[in-house]
Amino acid sequence: MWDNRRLPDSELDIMLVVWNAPAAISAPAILEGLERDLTASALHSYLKRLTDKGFLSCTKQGKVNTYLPLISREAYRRCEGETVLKKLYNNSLSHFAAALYDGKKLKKEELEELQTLLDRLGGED
Amino acid sequence: MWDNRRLPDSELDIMLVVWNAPAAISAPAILEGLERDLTASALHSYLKRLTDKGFLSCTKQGKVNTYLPLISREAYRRCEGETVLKKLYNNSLSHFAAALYDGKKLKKEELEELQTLLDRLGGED
DNA sequence: ATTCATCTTCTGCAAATGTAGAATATAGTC
DNA sequence: GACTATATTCTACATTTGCAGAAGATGAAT
Repeated sequence: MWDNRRLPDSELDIMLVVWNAPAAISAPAILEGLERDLTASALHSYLKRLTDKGFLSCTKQGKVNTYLPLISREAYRRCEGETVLKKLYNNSLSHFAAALYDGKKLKKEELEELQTLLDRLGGED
Repeated sequence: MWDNRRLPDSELDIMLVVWNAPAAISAPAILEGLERDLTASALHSYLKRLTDKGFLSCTKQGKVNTYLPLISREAYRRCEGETVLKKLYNNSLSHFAAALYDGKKLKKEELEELQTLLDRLGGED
């Protein structure tokens, strides 16, 4: 059951690779995609935990397992983002933005994108 | 040593209460400030872990301990925010904002604050 | 069919986290 | 000083996370 749970780092790293793959991805391919290096057996422990938690489905094709995400990257992102925003920033996006960027300047593309977004979000009322 | 580490939930909840206090706060007061309810002994375990990790200092006044944060709320916030942004949102604030708010509308105060912030951040070049 | 190279599963363990009970210390009260 | 109420410390334990070795399974090559 997907109970909005924050994944531990090792498992999140794996999900990031799986989400990045255009299709079902094999365990060895995941291993390649990871920045950190793990033994295959460690990887498989994490993969098992992820399937147990309902984050991945596993299908065996001959000797290799292939994995697909059951939780979408977007769903997870949103959930995590909301949690951080709520716990630490009192649900205020501007508070969040200010904390991160105050003092520094944003790159102008970032700035433009944000402006566009702002216009879009607030525009039609 | 403060190694930019993400606190576990139980410890973060305590830090939130401590950060909220205007001055050094006693263990019983922390207990009151917490949403969840814990036994006093559980609280003390967490407090001990937090002082071991260097997040809190503890001073005993008679029979009660009082605690002060050694890591500022802002520092922790920024660090956490950056981590989430980097891991999940490719370091893009607008991406983050879009994920959280797309579809919904922002409250107009939020919108105004953001606009103000944007102007301030981008204004002077 | 045997061997080889892999991939996977099983098993196990250390550290971190979530939590509580029992024992101890301490300030205040009689 | 003895008693009480409460705060703190010590100890303990289950669960989760991080990780790896050994053993088993399987497709490919011979």
